[in-house]
Amino acid sequence: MSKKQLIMERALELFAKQGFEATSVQQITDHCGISKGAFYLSFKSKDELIFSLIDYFMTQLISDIDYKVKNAQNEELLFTYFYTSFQTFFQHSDFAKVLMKEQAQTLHNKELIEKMHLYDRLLDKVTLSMIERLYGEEVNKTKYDLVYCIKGLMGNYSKLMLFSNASLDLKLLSESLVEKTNLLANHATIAFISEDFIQSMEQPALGEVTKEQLLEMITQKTDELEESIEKESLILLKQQVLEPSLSPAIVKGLLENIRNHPHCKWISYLLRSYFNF
Amino acid sequence: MSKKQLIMERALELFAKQGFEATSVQQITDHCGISKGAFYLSFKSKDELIFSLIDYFMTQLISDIDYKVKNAQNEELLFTYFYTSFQTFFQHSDFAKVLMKEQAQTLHNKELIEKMHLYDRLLDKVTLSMIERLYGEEVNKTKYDLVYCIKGLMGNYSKLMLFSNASLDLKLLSESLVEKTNLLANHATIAFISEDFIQSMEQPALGEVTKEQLLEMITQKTDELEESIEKESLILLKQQVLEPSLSPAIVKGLLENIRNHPHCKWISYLLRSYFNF
DNA sequence: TTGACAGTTGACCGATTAGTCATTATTATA
DNA sequence: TATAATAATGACTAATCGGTCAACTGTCAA
Repeated sequence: MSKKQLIMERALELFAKQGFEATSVQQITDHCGISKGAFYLSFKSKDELIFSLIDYFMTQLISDIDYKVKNAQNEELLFTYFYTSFQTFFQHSDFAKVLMKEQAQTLHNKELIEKMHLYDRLLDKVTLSMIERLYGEEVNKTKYDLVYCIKGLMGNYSKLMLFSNASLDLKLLSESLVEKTNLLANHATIAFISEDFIQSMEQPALGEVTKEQLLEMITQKTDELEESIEKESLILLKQQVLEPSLSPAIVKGLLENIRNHPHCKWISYLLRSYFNF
Repeated sequence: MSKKQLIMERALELFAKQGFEATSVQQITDHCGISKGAFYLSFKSKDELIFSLIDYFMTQLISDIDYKVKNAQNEELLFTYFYTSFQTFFQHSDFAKVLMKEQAQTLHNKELIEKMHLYDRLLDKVTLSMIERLYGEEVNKTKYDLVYCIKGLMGNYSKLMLFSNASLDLKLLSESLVEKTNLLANHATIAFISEDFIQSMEQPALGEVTKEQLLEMITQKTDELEESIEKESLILLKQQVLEPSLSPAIVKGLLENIRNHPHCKWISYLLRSYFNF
């Protein structure tokens, strides 16, 4: 394990307990068994550490949920959405706790708050596309409102379960939320959040990347990886972005190859969007 | 305005913008136009200030909602609940922002976290009693779950509106939530939160006070008040607690007298519970 | 005019923080 | 083994924090 990963893992444990601001670099290095100077060899500041943590987990979270949602049958779609979300959340419960604690306006780095908002909106986008697919035109007037209801319900249940040490039946919780979502989608008529409301809030462009940024990211990740199937797949995918020559089946297979590598989830997500899978 | 009130008002503005931990005493005193020493003449620590703020606003918030809910007709009950909650919330939006930011585990004072939990549970209690009154035995299995759904929905909409500067139609929002609550109450069958779950979480006693504590609080408040109808009412109510002699109508009238005084809302709430109004 | 007094001030204190860098330890190379 | 290159250390700095207290100000009765 690289020193960077060690620091990230151990720091996350402290952040989950005490919060980001309340945890000093000294505490982190003590908890890692390294010196303070060594910390600054891996991260150029404490802020860069929390940046890395949020990027690392949020990209995994979003791409995981997006993949599961895109590849689920309609009958199991809602359940899959909730179950995957909660599962991923509790799999990385330390990170989830940090996210809850520092949610919205506790952190004072402007850039970081913007990043969080961006990820937040990306998650909304996944939820919205699921709703549109499930209920179609019928919920055109209420779908944005529905997204916020789902978010509110999930957030509250997550908070409850993360900070109480109760044993958790994720299956029951997911089933319960499936029922509620169906009720609200099929019978609610009064929407508070409209499309106008959404548009009046978001000015900056959504998390889209240009072809050039995508290529650059692939190059960077390729350099980081050891020789492996994942690395070879990435190289082939890069060529495919530069000049398409492979069949869709091959491209899909290559994407599948890198999907479960923790460091490739985000690129996998971006490439799936790029190739329309 | 007393110096204490000045500090509380001005500090709240800063806390809403920056959060409690991120605001220094120096900033507060600068913003008040007083010296650092003067701050410590009114509050013996920075913690005591946030304590006072939370007590001052939470007691008002809870007693307001409780009163409105207890005195509303069944047909308008849900709407009144939501509308009053949101109205009170946005009337004191600076405090609401502080509450959102520091919710749960950001603050590091153990006593303060306990206090917040207590107020949280008191609000749950108000919500639960409303649900029981509205839907009766029919929701016995799902009522605790319903409380958490309502809380999640309200919390999410509140967050959205407090931190976006959008114009707000509280009537529409309340109507929308009335519809949703009715849908969930009348048709949801799968409850995730059960009575057992609740009981397994709360060990300490709920915010009940003994007769002695109640009398002491009344005495203290009486001393603080100027000569007024409110003060006279309080004195009479104290006697009524010591040895009941007045008719229910008179007691209710006396309670009404003090209900809207900012410093008496909490005592009014406690007395209403004590006298079963 | 004096002196007692309540109210107010801001320089100061000890503790803690993120971040630096000269020094030392370890490893790789020749 | 000797030398160069790299990795790791922890004492140090400058800044900020909550909280204290000797000194100062203005008021009013004597």
